[in-house]
Amino acid sequence: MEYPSKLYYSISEVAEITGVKAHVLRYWESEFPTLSPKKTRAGARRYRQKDIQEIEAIKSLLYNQGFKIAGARKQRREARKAEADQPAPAAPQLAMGFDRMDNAERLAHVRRELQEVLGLIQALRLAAPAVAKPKAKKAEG
Amino acid sequence: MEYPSKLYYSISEVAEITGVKAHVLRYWESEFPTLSPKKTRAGARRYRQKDIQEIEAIKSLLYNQGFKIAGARKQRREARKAEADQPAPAAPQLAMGFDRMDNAERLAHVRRELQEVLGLIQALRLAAPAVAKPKAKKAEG
DNA sequence: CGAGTTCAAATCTCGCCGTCCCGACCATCT
DNA sequence: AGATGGTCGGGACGGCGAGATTTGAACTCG
Repeated sequence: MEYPSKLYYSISEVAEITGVKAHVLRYWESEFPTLSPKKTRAGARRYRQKDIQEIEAIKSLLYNQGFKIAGARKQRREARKAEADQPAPAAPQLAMGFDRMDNAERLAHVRRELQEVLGLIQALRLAAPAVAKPKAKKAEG
Repeated sequence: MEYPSKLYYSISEVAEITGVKAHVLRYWESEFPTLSPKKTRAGARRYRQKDIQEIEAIKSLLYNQGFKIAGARKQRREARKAEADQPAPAAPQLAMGFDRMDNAERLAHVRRELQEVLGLIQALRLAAPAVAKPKAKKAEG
């Protein structure tokens, strides 16, 4: 999903971007405490990218994974809590300082990370199987 | 949940044990391929403990976790498949032949794949965040 | 045989999840 | 100022998914 990058989006822009109709967005807002965009003084919603991600997450729970609203709400609540405990993992660390290592070290490093990542994927796939599979390109050259 | 241990249970016994009404059990049977008790020659259902566990699982998905039937069905299907593939995949492939590589090209290749994989995880986490995280074992060597 | 259990299938109910419609408010353009 | 167009909240409405009930026949067991 690609969309223009800016600070705030109106409800109709978000509807366009996410494919969720505006009135449904308002409805979800009444059902999901995790979705609460800022509002202008006049009351108009101002969505940020964070909110759009939240919407995508909810959408997936409801339409891909087949949760009812109550179940999806619970999932999101817990996901938020988990996020709070454990801030963004792995990715930033990954690049850091990489080109300063010597080759053997790099290899070992990458390898460890890859193992870890595979474990993560395992867990995710078990828990959330309804996902488009990436083509496994064989690195068997 | 405690109940008398025997080989077969009638539908009304199972209804009693699980707290799910008989007609609902029949209904679920029509919705969940993973639930299919044997039948007598006369057509009466004979449930085994395995079936009772399946029912409890479905019940939890529907009533505790808040799945819709379609979602719960998917979960069960996946759970069954996962059960079948006990032997952990992926990791073995990863190790295979890896220690024979040594050139920078390989390294770069792996690294690119890893990046890609991390993107995948990002996407997965957004879509399906309610997941028990694997303990990030910091292999700090 | 008669009481109880089970069956499949049809029909009914109810609540979830939106959907539609409304008058009002606000910002921008002419 | 008036017109246009997006947005607001709220209430009435509706489809359908998930079960509940009913019907009537077949089977089981004493």
